[in-house]
Amino acid sequence: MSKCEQCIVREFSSLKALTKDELLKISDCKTSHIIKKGEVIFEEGENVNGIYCIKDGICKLTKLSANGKDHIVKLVTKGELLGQRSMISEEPVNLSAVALEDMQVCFIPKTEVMGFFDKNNQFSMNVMKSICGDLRDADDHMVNLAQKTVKERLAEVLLYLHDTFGKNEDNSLKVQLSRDELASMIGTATESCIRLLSDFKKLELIELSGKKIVLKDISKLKKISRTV
Amino acid sequence: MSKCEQCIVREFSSLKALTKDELLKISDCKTSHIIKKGEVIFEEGENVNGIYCIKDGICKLTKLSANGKDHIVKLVTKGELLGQRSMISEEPVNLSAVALEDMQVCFIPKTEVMGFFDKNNQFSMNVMKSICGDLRDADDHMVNLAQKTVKERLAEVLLYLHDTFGKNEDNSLKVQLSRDELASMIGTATESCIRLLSDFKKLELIELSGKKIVLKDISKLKKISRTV
DNA sequence: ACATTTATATGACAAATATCATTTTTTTAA
DNA sequence: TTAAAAAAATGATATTTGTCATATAAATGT
Repeated sequence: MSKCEQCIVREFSSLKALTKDELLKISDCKTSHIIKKGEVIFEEGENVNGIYCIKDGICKLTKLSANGKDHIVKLVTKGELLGQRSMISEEPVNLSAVALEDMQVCFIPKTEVMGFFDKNNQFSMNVMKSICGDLRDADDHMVNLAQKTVKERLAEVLLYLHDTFGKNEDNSLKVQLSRDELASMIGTATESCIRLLSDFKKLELIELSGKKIVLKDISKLKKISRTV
Repeated sequence: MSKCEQCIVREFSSLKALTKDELLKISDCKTSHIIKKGEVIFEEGENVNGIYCIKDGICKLTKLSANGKDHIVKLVTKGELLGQRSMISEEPVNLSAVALEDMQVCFIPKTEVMGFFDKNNQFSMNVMKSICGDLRDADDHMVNLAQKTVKERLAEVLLYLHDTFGKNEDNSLKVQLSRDELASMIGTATESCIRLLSDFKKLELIELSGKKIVLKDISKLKKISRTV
């Protein structure tokens, strides 16, 4: 079992406030997991008795809507934690987590984490801040969904993927989502999403080859998204 | 200046975890304010150096969208706190707060509150839980905006207003929102909102007289909203 | 009490988006 | 490697929603 003390991604999460002693305690009780692309880490409604620390990979957090479609609420990547909200609320998780690529995650039991809350103020402050950041993002997201057109939202999501997760050597977006997944981030029908991608391609804003998407005219995309 | 110790609404917020001593300290440094209907408590982008505790009244939290329209993110009422998120994030507030009716609020400076975070674990846990609840609500809200029709969302908001804020003796909803405000909760054009209200009236699901709205057929509204 | 402003309501139409059907392309697995 | 399945793409069309114009009702200030 690998040592948390030597784990680099820890530095990017709330866990960075933990002392060496605390990290050793985690090392002892954590469990490491390999999650294959498409596999579920946890499902909406489940009781997850702890948090997951993402060592590598990206996953989507989805929520089932009344019409049976999944909506992607958020993408989470290495260095971030999963399940903090439901642990604190003492509720089942309200979102499902599904791997978008092969992942390495570590599970830390609730009992351990809750102990740190009491003893390590910096740690609980970090967790609070990260949840507060999520809340701000959620507010922004809400207003976008309420007020922007599908086209604007598609442009915005493409830019978000570009800025947050970067691109491969061939300039294509690193995170590869299916059209269906893209649509469910934007909150639209798959066909509408595909159509708009085709439009963007015709306007030479993007390039499409298979699942790969290359952003060709970022400033025009920004204009369309009204993100500036 | 009134004593926090004797204030009843405190019992409904995270502040209920505070000790008598802590409450006395707050009584000394807090400032009480009367806010008239329509007045602004704080505005998006402002630095609010503390939190507001709502003693009486209701306000809306709004966010300006890219097209210049306000979107109502949340309604907040007596017993609840305002400004916790931005205080913890150490950021300007991301939402504006505007009174929907005459309000009484108390302002507690940041320095004071932050002190409690360190010393009173139950208090910080309460704040965390309340923010976590907001985050869960925001997720739900997002998925609704993304996947439900305007009609469904209108029905849902009417039921929400009914269930959360209750009704007057004449059965009309206690919170009176303008059509414009209703539309900006739902995320639609004012005209669309008005039209759908007229439809609901024709279907005898609601009754309209001026700004007053009476829910006549709650179970049908529930079916429409797909809330069940 | 009346004029003026503001909010609500409705019609006509345009634009955006969803749905269903079908074809083409890509992926998967035997 | 090829057949079957899944995903992507596109057309045709229906539905939803927004916009603009205008009318009516309600609220406000003088």
